[in-house]
Amino acid sequence: MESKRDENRRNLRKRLIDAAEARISEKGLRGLKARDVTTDAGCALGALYNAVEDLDQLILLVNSRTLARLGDALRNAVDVNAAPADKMQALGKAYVDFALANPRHWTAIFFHRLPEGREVPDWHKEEHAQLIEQLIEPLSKMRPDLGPVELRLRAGTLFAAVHGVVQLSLHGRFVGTPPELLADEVKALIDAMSRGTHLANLTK
Amino acid sequence: MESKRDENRRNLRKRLIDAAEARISEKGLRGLKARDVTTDAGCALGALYNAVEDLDQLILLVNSRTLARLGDALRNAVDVNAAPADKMQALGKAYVDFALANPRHWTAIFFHRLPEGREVPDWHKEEHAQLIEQLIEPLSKMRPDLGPVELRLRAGTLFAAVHGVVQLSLHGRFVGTPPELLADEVKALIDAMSRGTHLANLTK
DNA sequence: TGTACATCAGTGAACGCGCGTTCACTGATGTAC
DNA sequence: TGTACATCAGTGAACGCGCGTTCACTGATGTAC
Repeated sequence: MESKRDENRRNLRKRLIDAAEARISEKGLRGLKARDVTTDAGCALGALYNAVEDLDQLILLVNSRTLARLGDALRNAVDVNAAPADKMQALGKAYVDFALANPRHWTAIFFHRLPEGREVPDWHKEEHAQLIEQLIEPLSKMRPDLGPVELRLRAGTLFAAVHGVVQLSLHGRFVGTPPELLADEVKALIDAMSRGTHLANLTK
Repeated sequence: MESKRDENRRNLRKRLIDAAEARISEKGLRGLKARDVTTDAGCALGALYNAVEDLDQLILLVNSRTLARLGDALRNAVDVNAAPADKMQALGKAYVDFALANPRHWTAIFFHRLPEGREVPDWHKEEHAQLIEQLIEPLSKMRPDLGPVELRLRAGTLFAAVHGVVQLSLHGRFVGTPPELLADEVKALIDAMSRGTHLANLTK
C-alpha cells in the first residue's frame, strides 16, 4: 500500500505540474518562475526541490503532458475506417487545431532548451518518436513505393514541415499566414507530400 | 564629409557587430554576453551603449547580416535561365547548405525573442519578406493556377515547411534526420509542393 | 496499543551569481572667434 | 593658425535585480520493540 509520504509526494508533484502548466499557458515559458509555481501549488519555495529535481525537470514534465495530450488529440482525430488520405488530413487538422488551442504549451515543447551539456532524457525523446509513429500507418498505404526506413524518414519530414508552417505562422515570423488560412495551407502541404512522387510517376 | 566622430562611431559599431557575430557562431545566442563582445571589439563595456541601443539591438543587427548573407546565397544559387523546377530545387539546396554551414546564426534568427512588449522593427520584418520574395518568380511559373495572393501565401508555406524540416533535423527534436539525408528530404518536399495539385489535376 | 527514536518532507530566509545597464569622470574631437 | 570653450564618446567600477538553489530548522510520518 502506498504510504502517506508517497501519497503526499505524488500529490505535491501533481500540484506543481498543474501550476507550472497553468503558468505556461498564461505567460509562456519565459514567465515561469519557481516562486510563482510554488505559491500557486500551495507549498514553500524549497519544497519544489524535494518533489522535483529542478525547474528544468518540471518543464520537461509539463511538456511530457502536452505531448500526451497532443498524442491523444491525434489518435481521436482519425477514423480507423477512413481512407489513408483522409487519415493524413485528419491528423494534420488535429495538429493545427491543437497548436492554435494551446499555443504556449506547444511553443514550450520546441523552445525549451536544457542548460549546456545536459541531455534530453530518453523517455522524453521516446514520447516525440511516438507522435510521428501515428503517421506511419496511413502514409505507408499511400506510399507503398517507400521501404520502411524511407517511410519513417518521410513521416518525420512531413511532421517537421507541418510543424514549420504552424510555427512561423504562430510567431508571425517571415510568413504572416493568418490562423484562418493555416488549416488550408497545411492541407495543401499534406496533400502534396503524402501523394509525393507517387502519382507524379503515373503521369510519365 | 564624415567627421572623425562619425567615423569612429561607425567603426566601433562594425567591430561590435563583428564580435557579436563571431561569438554567436561559436557559442550561440545564449553564449553572447556584453562583456565578451566589448572585450573582443576592443572597447569598454559602457561603449556598447553609445554605439548601440542595447544588446538586443546588437543581436538584431547580427541577424540582419545573416539574413543578407542568406539572401545572397539564394540569389547566387539560381541560374536565371534554368527551368522553374530547377530554380526551386536550387533555392532549397542553397537554404539547406546555408543552415548547415551557419547553424548558430541560422538558429539565432528564429530563436531570438525581444523582451515582452517590444516589437520587431519594420525594417527587420521587411528583410524576412524579401527572402520569400525570391520564391515567387519560379513558383508562379509552376503554379499558374494560383492567383497572386494565394501564390504569396503558398510561397510562405513552402518556405516555412523547409524551415521546419531543417530546424527539427538540426536540433534533433522529434525527427533525427541526419544532415546527409536532409538535402534529399527537402528535395522531395519542394518537388511535391511546387508541383502541388497542379500535376495531380492532370491525372483526373 | 504505546513509547522512543529515526527519517525525511516542508519551510522560507538567505545565498550567490550572472549579467545588463548606468554613471561620474576623463580625454578626444568639434566649434566660435 | 591659435586659443578657449563646448560637446560628446570612451572608461570601467559599481549598481541592481531577478531568480534559481541551498540550508538549518521544525514537524509530521514511519519503524522497532
